[in-house]
Amino acid sequence: MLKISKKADYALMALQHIAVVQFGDVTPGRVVNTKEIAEEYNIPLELLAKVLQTLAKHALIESHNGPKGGYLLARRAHQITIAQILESIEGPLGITDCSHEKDGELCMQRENCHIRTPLLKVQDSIAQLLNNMTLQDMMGGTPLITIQSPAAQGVER
Amino acid sequence: MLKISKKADYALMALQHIAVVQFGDVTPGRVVNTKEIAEEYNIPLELLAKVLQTLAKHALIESHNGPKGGYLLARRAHQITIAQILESIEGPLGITDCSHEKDGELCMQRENCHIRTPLLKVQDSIAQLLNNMTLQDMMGGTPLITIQSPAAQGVER
DNA sequence: TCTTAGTCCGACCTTATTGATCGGAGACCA
DNA sequence: TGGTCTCCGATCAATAAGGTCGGACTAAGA
Repeated sequence: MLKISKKADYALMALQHIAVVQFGDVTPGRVVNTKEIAEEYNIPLELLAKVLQTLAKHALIESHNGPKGGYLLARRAHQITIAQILESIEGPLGITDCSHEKDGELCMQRENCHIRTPLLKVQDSIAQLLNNMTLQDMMGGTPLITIQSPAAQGVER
Repeated sequence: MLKISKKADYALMALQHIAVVQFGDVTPGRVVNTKEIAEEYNIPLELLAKVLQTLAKHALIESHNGPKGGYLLARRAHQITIAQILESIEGPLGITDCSHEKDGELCMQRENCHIRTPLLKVQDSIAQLLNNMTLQDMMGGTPLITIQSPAAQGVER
């Protein structure tokens, strides 16, 4: 349960790779193309292309066309959160269907639903978790963060 | 992203309802059947039946057949965690495909994968979150728990 | 004891989401 | 200016979720 899609998985791998290449010590500033990543991690080329294209559209990376082209991180690694990456690929975080319900479309269960509030607390905790973790952390950074469990914030009676 | 299935949603509603009926002040000990829950929360009857049946198989509730039959919580509310409920319906918690990989079947990306370890830390945090929250909390309990962010535990370099 | 109504149980079908693929448009370098 | 390399958008197949149907069991009531 709560599994993230393969596309999101690929996105994380790709960004981690780009970050290391671009900000690492070996070849700083180098542009990296789709093919290189696909071969390195055994990812279907065309699918990865689509993932990177989505990330570019969400302004997490910059695309450079033509020969010697490829992708570059749009920001520094510590400014890109895991939450941003996942949301680019899979849409906004939502444990339940009614997480971002507009005023018009409310679910049939809403009226008597007693689990919405506690679940939203859980969701907030996970969001906090993903927002406090960045690409930098995946490169070896060691930030120190502490978050609160939703139960500690008080649950609706 | 990270959305739980509707079946899992229904399971939470149903168990919350059963818990309130069974351990509440109004009709303590009463058996509750599928139809009652389905009507109360506008859930498709047959689908809910299947969900309850799964929960019974995992020994979270007891089924009583025949007229005046229905379901009863197998344990007290504070002994049933949200994690147990979700796992009964959706299978074990796993952010990625390689979360519970057997020794035989490892993914193609495993060799060069640098995101597995950090992701497993995130997964552990979520697991901790869900394991520390019980049905009791959904009835109005207010336990105080604190958990640690995965980043704080140190991420692989 | 037999009947009958109410309940749970298991297999099946339909729909939606994800995973993967193909051909085309644009940009850079020689 | 031609050719090649790259990104881009639309399309198709596989998988899982959502929902439905009829059968088996139990226990109360005559």
